[in-house]
Amino acid sequence: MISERSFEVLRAIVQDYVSTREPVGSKSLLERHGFGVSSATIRNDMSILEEEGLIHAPHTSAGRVPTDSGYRLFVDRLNELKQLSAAERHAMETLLESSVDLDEVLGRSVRLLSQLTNQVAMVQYPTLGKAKVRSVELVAVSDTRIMLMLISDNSRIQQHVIESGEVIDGGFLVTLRGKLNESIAGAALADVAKLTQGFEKGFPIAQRALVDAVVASLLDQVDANRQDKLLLAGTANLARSEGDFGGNITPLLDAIEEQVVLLRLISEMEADQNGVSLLIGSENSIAGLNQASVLVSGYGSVDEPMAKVGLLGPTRMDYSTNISAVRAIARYLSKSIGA
Amino acid sequence: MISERSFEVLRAIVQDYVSTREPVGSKSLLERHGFGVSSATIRNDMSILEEEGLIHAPHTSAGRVPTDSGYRLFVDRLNELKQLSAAERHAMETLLESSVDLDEVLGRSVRLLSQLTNQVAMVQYPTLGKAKVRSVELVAVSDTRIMLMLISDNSRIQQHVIESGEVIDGGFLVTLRGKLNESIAGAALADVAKLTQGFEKGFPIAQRALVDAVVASLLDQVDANRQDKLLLAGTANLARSEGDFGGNITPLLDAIEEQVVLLRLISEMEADQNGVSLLIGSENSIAGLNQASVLVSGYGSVDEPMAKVGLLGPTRMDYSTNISAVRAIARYLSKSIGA
DNA sequence: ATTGGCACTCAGGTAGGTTGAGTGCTAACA
DNA sequence: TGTTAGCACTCAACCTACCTGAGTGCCAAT
Repeated sequence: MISERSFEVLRAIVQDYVSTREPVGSKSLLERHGFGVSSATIRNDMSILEEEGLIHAPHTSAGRVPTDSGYRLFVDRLNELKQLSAAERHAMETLLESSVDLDEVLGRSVRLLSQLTNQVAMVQYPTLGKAKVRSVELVAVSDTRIMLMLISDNSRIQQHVIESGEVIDGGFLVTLRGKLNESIAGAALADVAKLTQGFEKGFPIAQRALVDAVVASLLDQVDANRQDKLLLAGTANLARSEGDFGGNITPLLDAIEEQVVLLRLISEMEADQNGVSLLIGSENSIAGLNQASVLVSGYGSVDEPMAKVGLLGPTRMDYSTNISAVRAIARYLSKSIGA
Repeated sequence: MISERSFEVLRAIVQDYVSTREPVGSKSLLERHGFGVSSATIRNDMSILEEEGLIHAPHTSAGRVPTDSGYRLFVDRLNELKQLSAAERHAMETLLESSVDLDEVLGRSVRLLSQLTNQVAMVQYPTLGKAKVRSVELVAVSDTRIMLMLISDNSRIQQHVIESGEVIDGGFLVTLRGKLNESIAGAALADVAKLTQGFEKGFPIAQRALVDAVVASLLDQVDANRQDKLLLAGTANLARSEGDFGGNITPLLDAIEEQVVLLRLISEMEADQNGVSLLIGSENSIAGLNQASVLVSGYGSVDEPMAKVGLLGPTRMDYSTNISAVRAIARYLSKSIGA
C-alpha cells in the first residue's frame, strides 16, 4: 500500500489544513514539517495520495485538501489523542461535584462539550433500559392540579402536572399514591403498562376519572423514556465556521432542527475501538450533512450504553482534540448518571 | 414639522426596505406605491426626510435606507398592527391547552415566538414577586439522596436534589417535611429566609447536618427566583439574517451568550402605550447590539408584570408583525402563568 | 408646490493583464 | 529504484481600467 512517508505527508496535510484553512502545497509543507527530503519528493508522494483518493486539489495550481477518505485514514491511524488541559479537567471535575438532577447534568455537559470543542454539541436523553420504578409520588400543586413524579432507580426523575377538572381530596391522593406504589414500585419500567391494567377497577366509580388521568400520565412518562430526546448546545458555533460549509449553513441548521433525523443517525452509529464512532462528510447519508462530521460516544456503562453524546462540525475539524473531549464527557456522564 | 405626505414616503421606504433588503429610490417607490405625484416630488420629500435624519443614503447614487430615528418614527406612528393568521392563532391555542409546568410553557412559548417572527426569541423566567409558598415536599430519591420541591401559589415548581453523605431515615423525612411546612407554608417567598433562621435548633444534633443542607437548598431555590434567568430560542435565525449585520454576527452571538447583559437591558426597558417596549439600533447602549433591535413585552398581569418576553433581531425587521407576535405571546403567557 | 429635464455621481459588473503559489514532468544522480 | 533539480505550465486571486445605469440634486417652467 502507500509508504510510511506518504502517510506522514497525509498527516501533515490534514494538520496544516485544519489549522490554516488553506490548501497546503509541497513547499509550505516542507517549511512547517522538517521532512528530510525535497519538495519534488513530497510532490511525488502527493500524487500517490491523490491517486488513492486521499487528497484532492481544488484546482490545478492550488495546494491539496484532504478528502473524506483522507480524514478517515488519518483518524483510523490516530494513535495518540490530545490530552485535555488542566483547566479543562478542572471544569469537568467542578461539573461532576455539583451533580444534581438529570436535566441539569445533561444541560451542563452539553454546554461544556460545545465550549471545549467549539462545535455543536449534542446529548441524547438516556433510555431507561432495564431501569426500575423506585416510587411514584403525587403532590397537590393547587386545588385542582396534582403533580405526578416518577422516580426510577437510576436517579432519574420525571414529572408532569395533571389538571383535573374538579377539586381533589388530599386524603384520596394519599390512598391513590399508596396503591400505585404497591402495584408498581420495584417493577421494571417496561412492565408498568401491564401492571396498571384495570387498576382503576379498585376504586369507586366517582373517582375513576381522576385515577384514569393519573395512570395515563404515568404511562405517558414511561413512554417518554422510549421516545428519544436530544439536547443541543453551541449552534452558534456553526455560524463561526461558516466558511467550512461553502458559506451556506442553512441546510445544516435545518437538519439540526429536524432532531428526529439526527437522532436516528446517531442511534445507528456503532462504536469503534476507542469507544467513539465517527461519520466523516459523505459517510453519512443525510443530504444536508455531507460537508459535516458527526462524532459520538455511548455513555451509561461500558457494556450497555444508555445513550449517545457527541458533536457535529465541519469535516475540517480537529479530530484528535474533539475525540478526546467527547470521550471525556462520555466518561463523566457515565460516572454521574450510572451512580 | 414634516408634511403628511413626507411621512407616507418614509413609511413606504421602511416597508420596501424591509421587504427587499435594498436601498429604495424615488422611481421604484412610485412603481410600488401609487403616490399621485412625480418622482421629482418624491425626491424633494426624501431630501427633507434626510435633513431630518430619518433616512440616509449609503452613497451618493444609491437609494435611501431608514435610519434608527426613521424606524423609530415609523413605529411610533404605527396605528394598526398586522393580525396573526388563523394558523398562528391555532398554534397558540394548542399551546394554551396543553399547559403543563413552567419550564415547558416557557420553552414552548419561546420556540413558537421565534418561529412566528424568524428572530431570536427570549423569555425571562418570572420573578416570584409577592408569590407565596404553597408547600415544600421532600421525597427520597435513593438511599442517600432526597429531592426538595418548592411549590409556590402561582403553580411554579422548583426542585433540587440533595446529596447527603449518609443514609436517610424515611420517618425523619416525614417529620422534617411537616415541620418545614408548619414554618413556611403560606408565607411570602421573601420571608422564607427570616422564618427558617435557627430552624435546625429544633432538631437533635445528630440530624442537624441534614437539616442544614435542606434549609440551605431551600434558600437557594428562593434565591434562584430573584436572580433572573433567560431562555432563548432561534439563535440560528441570526445566521440567516447575517447580511443585515454587516456579515459579522459574532459580536451578536457574544452578547447573547452574555445573558446577564441582555437581562439587565430588558429589565430596564419601560413599556409604551401598546404594552411593548422597543429599542432600535443604537438606542440601546450595548456595544455589540447597535445594529439590532430589541422588542419586549411584560407578562404576568397587566398592572404588575412579572417578567419580560420578547425578541432580538436586525433593525431591518418587520416591526408590525413582530410587535403583534410579542404581544400575543405575552397575553398567552399571562393567561397561562397567571392562572 | 409641482414637474420635466439635464448634468452628475458612483457601486457594481465586465474585460484584460499580471502575479505567484503550486503543479507535473523529465533528465540526471546516488 | 528512489530522490532531486530544473523548467514549463496552469490558474485563482488580484489589480486596473472601463462602462453602465440607477439614482440624485438642481433649475427653470408650470
